[in-house]
Amino acid sequence: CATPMLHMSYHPFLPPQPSDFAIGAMLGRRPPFLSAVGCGKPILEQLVGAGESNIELPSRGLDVPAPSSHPQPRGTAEHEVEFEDDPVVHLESTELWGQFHKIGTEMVITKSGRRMFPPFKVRCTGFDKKARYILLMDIVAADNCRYKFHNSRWMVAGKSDPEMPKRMYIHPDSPATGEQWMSKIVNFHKLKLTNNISDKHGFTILNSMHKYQPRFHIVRANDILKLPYSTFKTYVFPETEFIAVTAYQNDKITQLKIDNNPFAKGFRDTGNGRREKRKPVLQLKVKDVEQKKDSGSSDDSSCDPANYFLQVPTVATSTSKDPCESDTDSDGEAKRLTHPSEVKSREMSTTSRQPKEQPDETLQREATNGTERQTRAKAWGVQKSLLNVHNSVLCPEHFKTTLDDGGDRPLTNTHAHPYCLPTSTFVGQQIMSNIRGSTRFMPSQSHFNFIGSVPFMAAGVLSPWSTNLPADRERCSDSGAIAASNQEFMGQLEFPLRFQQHGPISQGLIISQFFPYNYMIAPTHGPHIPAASYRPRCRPYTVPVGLLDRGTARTDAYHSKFGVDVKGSSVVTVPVSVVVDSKLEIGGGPASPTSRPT
DNA sequence: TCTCTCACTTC
DNA sequence: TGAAGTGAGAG
Repeated sequence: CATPMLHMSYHPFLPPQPSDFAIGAMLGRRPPFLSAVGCGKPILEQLVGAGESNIELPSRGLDVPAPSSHPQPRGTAEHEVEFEDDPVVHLESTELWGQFHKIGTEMVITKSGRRMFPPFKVRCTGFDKKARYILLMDIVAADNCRYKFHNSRWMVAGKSDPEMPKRMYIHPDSPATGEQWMSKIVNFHKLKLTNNISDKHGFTILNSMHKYQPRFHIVRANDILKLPYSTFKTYVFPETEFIAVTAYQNDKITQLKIDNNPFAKGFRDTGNGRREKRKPVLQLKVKDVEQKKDSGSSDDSSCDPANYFLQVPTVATSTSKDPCESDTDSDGEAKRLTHPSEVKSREMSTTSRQPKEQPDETLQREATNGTERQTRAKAWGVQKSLLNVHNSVLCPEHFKTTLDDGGDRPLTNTHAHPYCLPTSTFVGQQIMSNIRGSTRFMPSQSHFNFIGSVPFMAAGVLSPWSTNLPADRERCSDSGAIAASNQEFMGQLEFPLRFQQHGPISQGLIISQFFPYNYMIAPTHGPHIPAASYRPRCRPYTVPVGLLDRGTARTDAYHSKFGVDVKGSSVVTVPVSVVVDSKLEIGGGPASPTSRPT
């Protein structure tokens, strides 16, 4: 495997430290695109600082050290859980990813959610066989630009729109032992992308015409509740970068998808030239569509965008069989995509397709153009600038990548780094002292049999950040509507959690106000699923900035290093959520396809 | 640029 | 059999 990767290790609560970063790559030939992206050297230079680390910085385009020689992170905080192993991650379907990356990968985002293609799949080695791990994936903005496809190439079209809520997808088999993870290909094909800011399914929300970078995280933990204080190891594969679109812009990408995605087989060449044009579709009248909308349930929320953070993503409690139930590579689709021979055998045929002619537009666009964007801007309002501060803390690095589209105007790509709330060690320890007093998260159950949001720490009792704990607690406990299953769950946790019945369905499980993610439970296929969803009334992720100022030395040092000044701001809001997919076993082994209820 | 339905596909 | 995943094409 010749997959390059940027490998980072850090604590989710603390800014990354020089010792947290290592760069590695699999042995073997370096794909051409690696040279183009520069192996992340600028990242290291900026994060580590020239001459401030013993980490050897690879030169641009040079082979990076083999996994066996990865500089290992040194623990700098006593509470950190250090890896005793040396996980190595291989990206699967690298050839396919490479083909897409050369052209400039586009991922369609829809209101109802679309899967990624190629699917993000990795193979892990180097785990401690007995230890348990949680594997996660998220997608972060690659830079702060908005793009447009102009003259058959992607060009910067202005500043990025307000950032969407960050959500992290937990692999549904998590937690599982190292042995189990290493025995299979870890497939994230069930992760869905959407542009619906009100999405309740837990899909990853992205901005159209923005560039994104998927990331893979390994956490050595036997309980998802331990995520907040666990060390993350993050792997970035630059070739998986893509631009989110609502409709394909580059016909080459369209064709590549048609040629490789089994679900798009119907659009493939029949053999005698291109597939015949479809008969025109009879569109429903607008009136009919509207009537349909009114009668059925909508994914849209009636929530005021300004209260966006109050929303808990939900998910349909569909008990239908998911053809892609297994997130391992056991399904046919994944197998096909895994075989390089088949991928190789498919030639991209683009000769019959001409690039769309794009109307000439001004390069720069206001970020607030259009109703939707205005709404988003409004929704994020105050948070925007603070988020930018946050991102600048975490993403000070820039390195350029050029999409080989023949263009003379390369894209500028900023690879985002993990969002790490600049919080103190104290927070994590307080969290844990409470969690440790609890019983198992979900004992003796192969699936979550509760669906709801858990305002983990939202009551504020654990929070050194919150200055209005009684008020927060009150807000979180005034619903009075607590499902029996959730009561049971709370009892097991012995944790100050409060639930509020919310709607018909839910996937939502908000965990932390301070840990920068929501946890969301995907639909379970097992029995005993309460047809209700819950959401906290607490406003998650609100962190008084004053606390940043009294953060740890690490935080201060980090701010100092990159010249980030968060003083003067009142609140830092970091909306991130985690999707826990179905058939998740907490405290048990990974759910296997055969073990799921039928 | 986005949303919707359609025909076609996989499983 | 039918749910769910595809891009096309119209609006």
